[in-house]
Amino acid sequence: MLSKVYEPSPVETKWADAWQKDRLFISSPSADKKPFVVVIPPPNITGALHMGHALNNTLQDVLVRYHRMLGREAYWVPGTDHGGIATQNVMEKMLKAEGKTRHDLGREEFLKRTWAWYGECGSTILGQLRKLGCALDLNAGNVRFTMDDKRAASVYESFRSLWGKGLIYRGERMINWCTRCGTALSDIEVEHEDEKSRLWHIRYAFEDGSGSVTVATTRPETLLGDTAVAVNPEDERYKSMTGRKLRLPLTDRLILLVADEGVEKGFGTGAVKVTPAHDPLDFEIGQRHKLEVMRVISYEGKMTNCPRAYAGLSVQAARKKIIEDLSAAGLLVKEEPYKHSVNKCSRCSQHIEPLVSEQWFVKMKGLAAPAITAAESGEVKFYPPSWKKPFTEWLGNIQDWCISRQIWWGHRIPAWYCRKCSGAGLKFSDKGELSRVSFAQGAKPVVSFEKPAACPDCGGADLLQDPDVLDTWFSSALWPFSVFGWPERTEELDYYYPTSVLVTGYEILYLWVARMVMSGIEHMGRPPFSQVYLHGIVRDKHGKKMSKSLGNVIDPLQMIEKYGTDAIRFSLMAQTLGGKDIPFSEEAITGGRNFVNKLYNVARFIQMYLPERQAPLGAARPDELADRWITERYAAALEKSKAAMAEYDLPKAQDALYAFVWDEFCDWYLELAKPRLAGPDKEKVLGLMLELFTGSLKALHPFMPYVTEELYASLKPYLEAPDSYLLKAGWPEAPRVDARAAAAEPLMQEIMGVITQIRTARAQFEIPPGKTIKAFATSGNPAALDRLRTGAGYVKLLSKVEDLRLEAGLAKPPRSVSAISGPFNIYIPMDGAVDLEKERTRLEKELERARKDSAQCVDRLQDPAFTAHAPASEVEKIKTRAADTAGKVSRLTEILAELKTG
RNA sequence: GCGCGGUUAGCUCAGCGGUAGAGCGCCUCUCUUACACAGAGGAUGCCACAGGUUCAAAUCCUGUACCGCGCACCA
Repeated sequence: MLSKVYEPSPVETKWADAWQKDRLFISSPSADKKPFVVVIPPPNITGALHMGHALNNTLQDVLVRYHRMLGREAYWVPGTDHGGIATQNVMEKMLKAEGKTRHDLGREEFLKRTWAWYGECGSTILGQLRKLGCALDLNAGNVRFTMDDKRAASVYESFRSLWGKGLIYRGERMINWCTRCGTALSDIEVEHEDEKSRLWHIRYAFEDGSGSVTVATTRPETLLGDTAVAVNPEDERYKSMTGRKLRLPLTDRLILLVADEGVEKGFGTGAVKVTPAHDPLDFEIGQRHKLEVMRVISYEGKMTNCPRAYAGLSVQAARKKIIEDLSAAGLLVKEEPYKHSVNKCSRCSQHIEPLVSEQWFVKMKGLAAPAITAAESGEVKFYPPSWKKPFTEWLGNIQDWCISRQIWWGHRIPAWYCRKCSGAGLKFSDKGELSRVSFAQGAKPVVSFEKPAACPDCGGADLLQDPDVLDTWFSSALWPFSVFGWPERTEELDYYYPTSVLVTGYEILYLWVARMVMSGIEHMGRPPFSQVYLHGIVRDKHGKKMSKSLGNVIDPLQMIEKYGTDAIRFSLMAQTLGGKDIPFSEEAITGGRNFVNKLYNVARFIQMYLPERQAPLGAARPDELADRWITERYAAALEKSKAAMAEYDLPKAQDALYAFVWDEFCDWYLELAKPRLAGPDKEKVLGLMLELFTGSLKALHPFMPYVTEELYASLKPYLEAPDSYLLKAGWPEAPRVDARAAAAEPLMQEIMGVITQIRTARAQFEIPPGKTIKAFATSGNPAALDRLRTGAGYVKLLSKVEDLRLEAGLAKPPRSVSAISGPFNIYIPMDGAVDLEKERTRLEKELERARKDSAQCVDRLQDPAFTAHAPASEVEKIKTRAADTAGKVSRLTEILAELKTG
């Protein structure tokens, strides 16, 4: 006999091994089958998987397993992402623990170490995906990495092609610079956060001493790089002053007062200091007025190119000192508290410095246009559909994409510079690389994967590669086709592209999804997928983001250890509603665990009755009311589940099956079937149970792969032609429901109602659960009594009635408790005295409810507007209800009257 | 500032035009040979507020309030 409680761990290990060993998840192009393809959002190799990964991969696994069971050639393509800055930061942290920086190691050694880390961390992640039950073939030849040779070839081809079309360029532009990561970032890698700060009002005096202009700023330190002050051209206060020169405080420079439309009259003092090198708006103003771009903040975040007193100070220190100095000089007019949004690095939370720098960019407008069309035409569909608008709007406002990163871990930019031709523009570090700081300013790049043999201009052979690497999202953008070997025209690429659905969190809609759509259209001629399924972020139970610093992180692997994979998957899925964020807590997992245990116990129950001799059960099926009813319920559940899957409503699909198994199959059918398992119908009833239960296991398999596989396997000996694995079985077809089976549903409803009423009365009058009782049921409706007669056995069984009298015109016996269920009056004779007070209160409450109901129906029927406008079926429904409730009222009144006299 | 979403039982959320639902939690009874990770029964809601449309509104429309999230160069 199996233990009473399911133990997931050993079962999961067993099946995970078997699935991989038998290559259950491998796919190959197959001419006669329609593919269903999902490429995994490759996890970064930054550490262990978190709850978000568990959710993301569970959703994909459900879709992949489901479609495979529907007969599609389903392929879920596994892989990991090198993760650019994120991974480099992890490596740097580990180095820091050794008291080193990456510069101590040098580029080559650092990369060597990072590759070694990939070896370790990559396989840890794959192992975790395996634990999660993912239908990913993880054998060596099948797993992709964004930096392996094939993907490197894809990256190069994309770069080469875009460069050839003039869509990639090098230019000096305003970029976001993270001084901690030491690299440029794209606009979407910057997060905005409100921060309390101050607004400083600073006086700039005119050169000739005749008055001054006061500017308001949140960044006094950038004053050192001011090359103008700007006012709105319509601003009467300043109209007469524009064109005059101002003395820049704390320096000996003179700057111009210019008029520019970008300045708001109403804000601050109406005058703004212009620092073209360190503020995006100022940069634009600078361009319009041909102002000098003066860089005063270095890539390290220190003041530079400025008076000696400030040179070398950090931005923060410089701010403090400048305020002091301005104050001492009497130039600080006032200082007020001010809340504004600051830019932070999404990878390390450091303040971002906007600064002008020479970088590589992709021109986006032309690439975005067809992607917008694809979304608008429905060629790419979103689930939930509300994401379409943000998607197209973001693409509509898109800016050029800065793709160069001044880090080491990533795809090296495939551009080379001739030392001779580039002349003084090139600076070299002692290791023979281009210096990090010079960025080969002004140099002319030659795009090539390998080092070119000779400079195309001078023929010289002294070429050096650009030191920068590409934004990690550059390779991610190619993922849906690079995984199939693009640019090589492989059979896989032909068969699997475009993929079917992309499943990911909404937080990377722009970072990743939008870019995949654009590059798919650009390089492959069509979008990389037709559906995008966006899910929310897994948060803690209070809706807070899980983070190590808050200490509210739930580790999926620990939870798996404790509750089992299926329980985690089930609970996560149950809460994935409408793409919204998911509040998750350990308590929430118990629901899943309990259901897993329920399934396990159904199997135990069935096994108890299975014959010793392991042989398939016969094909004969029982045909009682309950049998027809449960078959109909099963069919309905499968239909509902399937319909929900078609709408990507995975939680609803899961819930339909859950509700069937628990509330109908277990709570009613198994209970009704128990005595029959000791009777002549035994084998037939077992046959039906086995059929419906194994069918449910199949239907649930995409959601809870382990327990279903295990239980199915345990029942195999009794099945005719079982499948080797559930994944190879078809997703169950709903059995045909004929008229008799359809009629069983309302009939059972009526009978179940009677049972519930008797149970309620028993509970309220504290009749011990084990005690059998007598009960009477009567009705003015003979047809109803006939119906109830067909279910008399069920009533007796489930409400523990040994003697059930079912007759028309039965009078209420003395010392009995009454109940009403539909057309039936039910009387339960009590052994001793009845607590009349309790009984009266109970019935009066019931009566009141019925009266209210009845009155409501009558009112509506008397309203001519209702009968005239409402559809006939609705009027009919109310009429029936009116009759039912009226009957109930009169019967209750009668019983109550009798109670008083009795 | 603009946009999007939310506001329903103590908690997390379904329902999106015809008499308010689930899971968890809570209360009572039961360790009845599948399951106490269970069974049976029970309590709990001016469906944020104000208008409107409709025979009928939690559900549609318009506003208001609060909460969350995006986007944005207001120094």
